[in-house]
Amino acid sequence: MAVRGDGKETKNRLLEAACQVFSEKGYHDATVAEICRRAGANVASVNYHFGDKAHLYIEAWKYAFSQYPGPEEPDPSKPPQERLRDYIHSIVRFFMDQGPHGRFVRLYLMELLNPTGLVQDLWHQLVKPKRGILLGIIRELMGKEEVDKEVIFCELSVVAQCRILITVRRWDLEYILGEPLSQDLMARWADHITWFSLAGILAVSEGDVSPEC
Amino acid sequence: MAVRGDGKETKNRLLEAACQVFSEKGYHDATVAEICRRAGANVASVNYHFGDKAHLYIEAWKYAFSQYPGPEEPDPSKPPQERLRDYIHSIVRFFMDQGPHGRFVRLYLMELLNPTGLVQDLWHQLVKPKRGILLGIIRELMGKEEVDKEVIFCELSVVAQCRILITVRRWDLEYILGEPLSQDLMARWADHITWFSLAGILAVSEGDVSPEC
Amino acid sequence: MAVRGDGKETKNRLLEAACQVFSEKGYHDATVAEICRRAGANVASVNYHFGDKAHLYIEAWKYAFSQYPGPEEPDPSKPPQERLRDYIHSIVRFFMDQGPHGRFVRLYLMELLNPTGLVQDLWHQLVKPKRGILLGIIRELMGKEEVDKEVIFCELSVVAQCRILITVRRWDLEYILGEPLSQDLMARWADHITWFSLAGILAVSEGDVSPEC
Amino acid sequence: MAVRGDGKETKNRLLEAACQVFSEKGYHDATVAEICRRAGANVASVNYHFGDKAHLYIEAWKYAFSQYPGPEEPDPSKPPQERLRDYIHSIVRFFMDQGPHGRFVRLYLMELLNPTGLVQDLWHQLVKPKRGILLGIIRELMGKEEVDKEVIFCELSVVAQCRILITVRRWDLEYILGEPLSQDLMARWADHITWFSLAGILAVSEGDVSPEC
DNA sequence: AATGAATGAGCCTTCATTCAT
DNA sequence: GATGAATGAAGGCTCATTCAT
Repeated sequence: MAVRGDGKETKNRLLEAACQVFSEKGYHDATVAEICRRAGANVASVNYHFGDKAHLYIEAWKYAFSQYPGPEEPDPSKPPQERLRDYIHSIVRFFMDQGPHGRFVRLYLMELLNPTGLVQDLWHQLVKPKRGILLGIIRELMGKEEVDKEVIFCELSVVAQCRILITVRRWDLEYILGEPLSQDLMARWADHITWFSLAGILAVSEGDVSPEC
Repeated sequence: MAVRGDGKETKNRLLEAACQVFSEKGYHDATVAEICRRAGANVASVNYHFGDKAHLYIEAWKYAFSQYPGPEEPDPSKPPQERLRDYIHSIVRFFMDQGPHGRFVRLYLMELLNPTGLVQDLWHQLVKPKRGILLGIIRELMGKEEVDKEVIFCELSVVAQCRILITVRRWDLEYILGEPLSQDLMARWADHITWFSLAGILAVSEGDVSPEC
Repeated sequence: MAVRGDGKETKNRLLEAACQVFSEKGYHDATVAEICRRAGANVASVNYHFGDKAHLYIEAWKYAFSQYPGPEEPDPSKPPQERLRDYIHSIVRFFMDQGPHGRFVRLYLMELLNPTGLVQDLWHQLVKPKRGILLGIIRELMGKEEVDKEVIFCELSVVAQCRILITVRRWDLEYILGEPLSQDLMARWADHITWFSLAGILAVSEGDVSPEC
Repeated sequence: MAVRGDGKETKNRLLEAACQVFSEKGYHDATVAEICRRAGANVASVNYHFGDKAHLYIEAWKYAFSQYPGPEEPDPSKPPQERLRDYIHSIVRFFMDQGPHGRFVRLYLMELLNPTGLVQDLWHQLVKPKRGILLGIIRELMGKEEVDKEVIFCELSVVAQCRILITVRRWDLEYILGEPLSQDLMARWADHITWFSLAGILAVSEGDVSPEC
């Protein structure tokens, strides 16, 4: 039983619980009752602190986002190849983080899978700058001044490889790979994506060469 | 009320409607009532014919699967580059198919996004043979006798690029690309993935070359 | 316990109960639970039969209205004085009817007091023709061809006297009058309103004579 | 948080806010939360200062009543016709008053429409003396020594006409009359009621004359 | 004196399921 | 073989009230 007068305590417990439950079940399947139960609070406390379920969801995002350190910017002094490598490793770690900072990641993934449209603003706040970084690296690698469709296709190819974690269930992934998802395996995977993508980007930027040749 | 045809009819109409609704809304958001309404049947008919919602879902999968022609096998006489190209185009079309055979595809996609775990068996029945095809092509391209981790990594890279359609919402995708998802755009995309991947596979198979060089 | 398979029975019981509860407590204070309890039905039955509380309310109105015989049209061959008398008696009975046909009246009164705006259409269907009758009588009494403000003021004076039943609580009314609201008392009251109003209408139609004279 | 003045202040602000909200929404639809919000006070303050919602309502009535100047007594030296006119105008103004003293009026009207039964005592305190005034005027006009049923019927006829404002929604009233409820219109209305009622009272007091003649 | 926090009872609604025909 | 009717469990939300400071 939560003791009255906790002040911010209950609100925070609700946010923590909301992150958990929303990331486990998605917005729709998550129930206010379960969140409150996990937080040791009354069902009405969600209404008191957040107004309704939707706003609790938004606040849970903000809460998780505020505590998320974010991916490190690649060092601009490095050559683009290395910056791509750093970037990919960062993303892969981003998707795999099970530690205390993974709270946000899991929410992010669930929103990706079951979009609610409630957090568009935060979403763009997060995604936009990251896009810029990757697009810059690719442009540099391709020797292009502008972002054209080829650049975007390459961006999608890179991002898609990093995001495969989402569209394959963890269990299936381990089954396919034949070993548990260790830190080391992830690092090797990130390396693979880097090499694979560098070659792909280079090939595409050289253009006009049909794959058959 | 409405005089419907013979018995089989209702059951089939329920299956058709179930495919539609489940693929549009996912298992949880789909309601038995809506399925029955679309099938022109009584709400009780689901329980009568299928026992419960879960079994209706499984039967809908089987029904859709049984009518799904499956992706065409690439012509084994072609060189692996061309077979990869055919395969990728086939997959991209697979994900975009809005035609009458798209019934199964949409169910498949929705299960991918919102896994229910109810159709694991069918899932593996479907995925395994297709995996074999792609793995074969990649092995051939890499000149490998066996399926080792490098081959699997390449498979994941290829599949991931094809599946990006799922992890990006259609609206976002059109926003990113700057044009609607036409047949032509999809074909160009498939070409891009082919070129990009061929280069990637080749680079990885040549091994030991670090990306920095 | 209501037996399953009642068919229309339950729906009718719900309508009856809804008329009762809505007329006793008004739309807002009436609860679906109580209506269902009185009807011996499950709370969900309202949703099943009517969709929601608002539609139950509307259907209850229609139900009550459909069974309401309506005030008889005054015989046009009678002189206007008699027609006014008949009309007023009819209205007073209308407001006092506690019998089986009073269902509608009570709903009507409650809507008058606590407007929900859900039954505007029915409302106008009912009120408009009745207005026409009274306005015609008054015009004839005043010897006017058109409905001008004086006619409307007289209409309001007549209607207001009939409607006093609404703005005074029954208990207060009996306290004021010093006797219970019998049929006979109501008839005497209706007679009073008739005489009072005839004189008033006549006086006003003679115009320009200030009351002081 | 907000530094408010001394203790008395909050209680008074609550009373003011309660008058507003109760008169706008009626007892049931008014919420403690809104009253407190408008008063800039905590939700708990109602229970702290008044015990519960019902007692706040009663106190709000007393508060509004205590500040209500009440309708002016008609000058006893005037003839009864003029006193009736003054009285009717006073009542009509009473019901239309939107000024600072309207606080009580609006509470009164809402209680008339949605009786809570919580303020019976105050109600009678207010109504009784006013009744005496009108009854006196009518008695004098009719030349009667006592208050008999005919006098009461006439009283009801007069009061009813004044109260029509309540039983017709403002919007409907303006629709019926064809112009907005201006001060001038109200005055003309009051004049109409006066003339209409004087004639009615006179006719009734002359008795025995059936309306047909 | 006053309040922020928390609560519990109740409301309307949804929905998969079951009953009786 | 099929269905209209009915149900119960659960969900989100509101609101007057109470607790602890």
